[in-house]
Amino acid sequence: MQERECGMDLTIKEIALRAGVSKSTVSRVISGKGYSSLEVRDKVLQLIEELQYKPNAVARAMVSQRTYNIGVLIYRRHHPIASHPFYGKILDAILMTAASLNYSVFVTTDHEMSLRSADFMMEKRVDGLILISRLQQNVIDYITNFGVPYLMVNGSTEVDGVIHIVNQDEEGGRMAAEHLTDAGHRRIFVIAGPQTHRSHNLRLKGFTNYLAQIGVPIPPGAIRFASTSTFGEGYELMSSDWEQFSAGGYTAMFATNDMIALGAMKFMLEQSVRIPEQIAVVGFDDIDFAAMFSPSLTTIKVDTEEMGTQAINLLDKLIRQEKNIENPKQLMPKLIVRQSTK
Amino acid sequence: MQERECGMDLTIKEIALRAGVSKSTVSRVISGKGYSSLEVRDKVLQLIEELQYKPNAVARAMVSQRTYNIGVLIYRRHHPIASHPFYGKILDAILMTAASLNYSVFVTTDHEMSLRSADFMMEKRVDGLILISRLQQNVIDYITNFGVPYLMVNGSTEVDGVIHIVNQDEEGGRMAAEHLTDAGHRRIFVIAGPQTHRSHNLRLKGFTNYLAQIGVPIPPGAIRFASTSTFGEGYELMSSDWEQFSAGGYTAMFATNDMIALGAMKFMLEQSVRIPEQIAVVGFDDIDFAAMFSPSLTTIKVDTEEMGTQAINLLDKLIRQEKNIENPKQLMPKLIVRQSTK
DNA sequence: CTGAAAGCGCTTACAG
DNA sequence: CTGAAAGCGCTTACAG
Repeated sequence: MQERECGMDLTIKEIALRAGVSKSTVSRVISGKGYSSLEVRDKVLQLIEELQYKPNAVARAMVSQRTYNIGVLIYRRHHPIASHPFYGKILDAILMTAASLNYSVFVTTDHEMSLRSADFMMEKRVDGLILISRLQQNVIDYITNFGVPYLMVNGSTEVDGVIHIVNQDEEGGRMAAEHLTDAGHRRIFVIAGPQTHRSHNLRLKGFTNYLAQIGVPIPPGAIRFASTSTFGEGYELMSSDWEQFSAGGYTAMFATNDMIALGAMKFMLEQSVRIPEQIAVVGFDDIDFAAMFSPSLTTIKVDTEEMGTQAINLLDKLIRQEKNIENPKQLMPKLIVRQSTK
Repeated sequence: MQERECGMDLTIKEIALRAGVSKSTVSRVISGKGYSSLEVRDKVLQLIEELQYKPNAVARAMVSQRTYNIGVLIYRRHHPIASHPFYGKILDAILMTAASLNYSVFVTTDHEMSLRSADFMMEKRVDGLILISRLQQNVIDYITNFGVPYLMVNGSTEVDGVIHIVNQDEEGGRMAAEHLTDAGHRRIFVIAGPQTHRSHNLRLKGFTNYLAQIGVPIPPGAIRFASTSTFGEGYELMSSDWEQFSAGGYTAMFATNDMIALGAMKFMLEQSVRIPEQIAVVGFDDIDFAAMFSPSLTTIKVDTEEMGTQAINLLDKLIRQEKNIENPKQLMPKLIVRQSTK
């Protein structure tokens, strides 16, 4: 003997019964499609409000073949991670924009090779997918095979015919080089993140190309490669290279992301190096931490918010099968000068 | 004239047709419930593999009245945020554990008062909900009203009868006080985050209680209250209080979270204060940034991973309506000694 | 061990 | 403007 059904168990049928109309009519009132008399509409709407009826999106999805759910896959090499200082920001923007377009979003993190998360999303029949960071070709192929709309954000490689939202990393690398050389630096140490990742590769390229262009030589041993793009790696690398670095006569350093830069800085500070007086430092990304560090880090800001926003807006167009979707313009980075270079 | 249907359009009906059996049989093979001859099973399984059939979770959810989806609502006062250094970690753990139990998770961020995200989750018929951080009573009431299982993680207030996963914040405050006083500090400056939030309130309480207990007086003006728990707030507060602080003869400082501590530290470092030599600092949370800062920050570590793991495991029990679910034990924090106090 | 039938809660033509 | 009917892709008793 139920007193009264609660919102979630209530169906359109019950509303129809109470309103004295058919299910079809209730459905029409809710969707706003098709006509209905004012009288009926008011009655139905009032009942819905009163009983706290919540339409069952699962049932709706089944018939409309549209879930209004999208999946975000964040692939990281080592630890699956949503709280990442860079990717987390993109995720935030995605979440906000998705909500404004009435999409709900499944967030999944996964190791590089696994297809499990992608599989889950397929079974859940997401309307579309956003792939972030490292991507394996097999994951791309797999998803493509199912015909679900998707796009990539800051992926590790370009894939033909796939919409890819990225920063103008080469230009950013150039900006960093310009900033340091304009300040008079001629001997610059560089720590470059994994060159298998598009962004680290292009950032380094833009940086070295500019130096070459203005005729600043790069001393042998001035470029060091990090195998991961982490704080710990930056710290370790600077530590193990310390003797060589000290003897190199460097006056500045550039790292292809903030985390590496910060790690290296921490080691230098522990060796009582004064930053920027003795060594000026420039990073890349502009994670929150860059502004908080002491000294704060000069960096090349990537517009992560715009990345996330564009990702959702474009995915929505793909889902709605809009014609003439143009490839997004690469985002323009921005130099942010802070204490580490002034 | 379709060449061949792709995985997502394929239905159980098509598989049944090709295998020469009924839909029921295919369903049974997939679910593993009910008997089926080896012969039939092999044939069906092979077809599924070959055609890359993916069961439609939407249809399954409709009949089983179970979506295997859960929702995570992260409420923040100012900016909705998934990438938060503390809450993001909890989210990561939730994502990992959820995957291991075959749940997919909707992540939503929302402003404090809005019910919109909760509404969405209701319509999507999530099996359960996890509420993180600030919570308004009206949101709790609203969700309770719908009878969906839910629990809270590090909520701003206790709510009767609601499972709440929290840290032993009072004990953590005590640990911080003990650590500082054991090192001989007697004049300690304190910046306390919003006292409307349970954790900041208890951390302060544990801290001051310990001082009182061992007979260390708290000078007037030694406790300052921050209106938000951010880096910027810590920095600003220290800045505006600088004169008073400098004249106070303090040798140490405690903040009720790392962000505030770090902000205050940055200002002090800019004033050439040597940490820890002149001022020792202790924070709370152990966000990643605490270990990276220079000097690294001594803090009271909250086991965010365990929080996320417990949250999912408990929610799963609630969903499965297990009997005798016991309230989780409050998590024990841990003192992490770093450069800022040694 | 297997199949036919009903039903999950909606939407969408199609009549009226 | 409104209702009856079919159907979305599954699962679950119920017969056989």
